[in-house]
Amino acid sequence: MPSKLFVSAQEVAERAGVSRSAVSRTFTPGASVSADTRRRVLEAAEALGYHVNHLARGLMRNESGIVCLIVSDVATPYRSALLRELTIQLQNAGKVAMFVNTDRSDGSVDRALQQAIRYRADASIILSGLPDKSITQLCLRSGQRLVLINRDDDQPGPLKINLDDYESGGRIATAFVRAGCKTLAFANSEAGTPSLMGRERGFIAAATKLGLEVVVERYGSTGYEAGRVLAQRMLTRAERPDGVFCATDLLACGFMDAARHQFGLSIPDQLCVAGFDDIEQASWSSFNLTTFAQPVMAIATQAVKWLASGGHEDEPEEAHSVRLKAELIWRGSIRKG
Amino acid sequence: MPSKLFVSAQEVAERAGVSRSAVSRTFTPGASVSADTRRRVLEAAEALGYHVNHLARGLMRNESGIVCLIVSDVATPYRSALLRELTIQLQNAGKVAMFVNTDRSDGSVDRALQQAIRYRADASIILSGLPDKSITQLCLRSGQRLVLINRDDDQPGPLKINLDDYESGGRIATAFVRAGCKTLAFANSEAGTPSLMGRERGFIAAATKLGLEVVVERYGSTGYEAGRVLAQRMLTRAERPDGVFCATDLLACGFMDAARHQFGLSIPDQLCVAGFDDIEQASWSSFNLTTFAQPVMAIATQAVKWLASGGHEDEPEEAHSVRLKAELIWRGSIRKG
DNA sequence: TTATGGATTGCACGCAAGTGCAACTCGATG
DNA sequence: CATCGAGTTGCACTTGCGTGCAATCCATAA
Repeated sequence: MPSKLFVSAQEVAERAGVSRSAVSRTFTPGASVSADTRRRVLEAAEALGYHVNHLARGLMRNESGIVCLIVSDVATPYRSALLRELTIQLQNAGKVAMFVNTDRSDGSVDRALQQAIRYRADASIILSGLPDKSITQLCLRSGQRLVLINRDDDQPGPLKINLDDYESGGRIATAFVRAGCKTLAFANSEAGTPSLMGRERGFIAAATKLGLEVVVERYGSTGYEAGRVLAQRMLTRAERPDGVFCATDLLACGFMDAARHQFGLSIPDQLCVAGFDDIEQASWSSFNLTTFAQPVMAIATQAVKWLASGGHEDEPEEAHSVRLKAELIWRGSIRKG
Repeated sequence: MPSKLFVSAQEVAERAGVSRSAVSRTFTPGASVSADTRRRVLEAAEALGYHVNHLARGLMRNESGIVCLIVSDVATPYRSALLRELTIQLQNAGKVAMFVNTDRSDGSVDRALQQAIRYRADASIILSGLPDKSITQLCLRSGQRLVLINRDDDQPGPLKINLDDYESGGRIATAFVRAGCKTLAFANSEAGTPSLMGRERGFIAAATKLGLEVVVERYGSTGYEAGRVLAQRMLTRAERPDGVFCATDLLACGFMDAARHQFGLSIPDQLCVAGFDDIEQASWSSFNLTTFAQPVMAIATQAVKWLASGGHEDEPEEAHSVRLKAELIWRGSIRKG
């Protein structure tokens, strides 16, 4: 029970000695108001601390200005960097970001989308998990736009933004071979998302073509600890790998730390490592990791541009899929060939 | 121009053969509806994909369920960890998080709060910057609750959550002395926020009491790069410090990397280092940093508890200030005394 | 059979905004 | 002076929902 309530347009109208319509028009760009009325309304609004109620405005216009971000693992460097860029660009586009954390059990993506519907979000951007097809349909039917980032789904309707994971895997294989690596390995998590698997398949395919086999090991999440475990498993093998592509930078950091501090290996002399994401820590001199940069800014730009343009449903389905290139950031964890 | 609109209660009512009131009551806990009516409404709602419009509900109830999070530097480990915990706990409390990024120019905190007012947020949680007193007043007058985290402001009204920064500084000074350090230093950023300055003052005061002087250097932001620069400045001094307290973990990481890789120093043998925040990287074996843990969970719990309880204005002002303890996490960057 | 009471239901109004339409003002023109 | 037209203004209705009030229903008691 708040002691006082928000200031309404009615109160402003009374203070300014005009009708409520005049207040509404003053805050509606393009509406017809005389300069004098406008000034008096603005004065009164300023004095009372009036701010248009976007809940009510959204009700009328059937457009809330809210964009829902559906995310898990927010505390992860890559995720938080993407989040940062998305929120900034959304704000610049005049939208507001609603945040739904899906760190809990599965199916929570569906519950997140229900939240988005309840608050009549103009759009939802999904960074984690995959919604059930029925919910996706409901969103689209309701006129809510959908963006899937690195989700690689085949449902028609949502905008899908993906990277060239497969090709990236290939480029790193080449780099390892140039560096003179003899035994390649791919360190992956058990998550099995399309992005991770794409890197794995591309790496294996290219290595095979170059005449090398690849040891693949999958364990746990995509974090630092999993990287350590993977290092322990891989570096105790009879035939120790000397070129390891880690599916994410966090895995790579864990892998490198274990390789150095537990196995006493020197990087890149005895072991070449590459990662993916280009998180901030990859550039730290303790890691100096050669990796692929997620085009975070481009991803956000594409998503927001599409939302702002109100991308129509009558576009061809091809227009609903964007493929961006991950730039190879060359640092010191791979020997120069 | 969406092709179709969201389903309204009216449509559900028609399909279920009842009045719109019945639909409304079905979704209002505690309202009077017969089991039969309820069932028919729920069936119709399910079939049509109906979800209560929270914008309209918020309009009626004068309680939107929205909590606005005002943040900068989201991509930073500590910030994103706090954010993660806040969103999870807010969701558990039935609230929705609105996200405003203030990475831009100053004064944007004020603009962020205006957003919060426009969307009639029930509360705002401020993690960065300080709002102007006039806006704070407007929020409170409007019945919006305010939480300041590590902001240390003296305005009455908002809930203020802070740590024992000063005492922590003191504890680390003692640890350095026990480790046999002779020349102490404090590596700070130029940000000059109360938290950072509190750690600095506490450290200096305790060291002085123990008979040691402290070299203080301030530079740049609270990030990794600033830590490197600070190391360069401090470690080239005639009297090289052998015990350095860094105001944040990121500073410490940069400091350690420069100390090892540029100056060839061994930690903790030749140099003891401590940080603050206990970011994930502090536990990585490359750093193994002794540091203070931000009680992220406790902070979020306090904030959400206060919001959920609807903390009344007639509470004594003391109840508006919470002081939490930062736990010392002992790792390997300080010699055992 | 009628009265009583509790549970259920619908009507109508209100929340805070946007907007079509008609009425109004005012200056310029005929 | 009457007419025209452009520019303002206010009325009234709309959005989707919650809720007080009065009417209704039905089962039980008198």
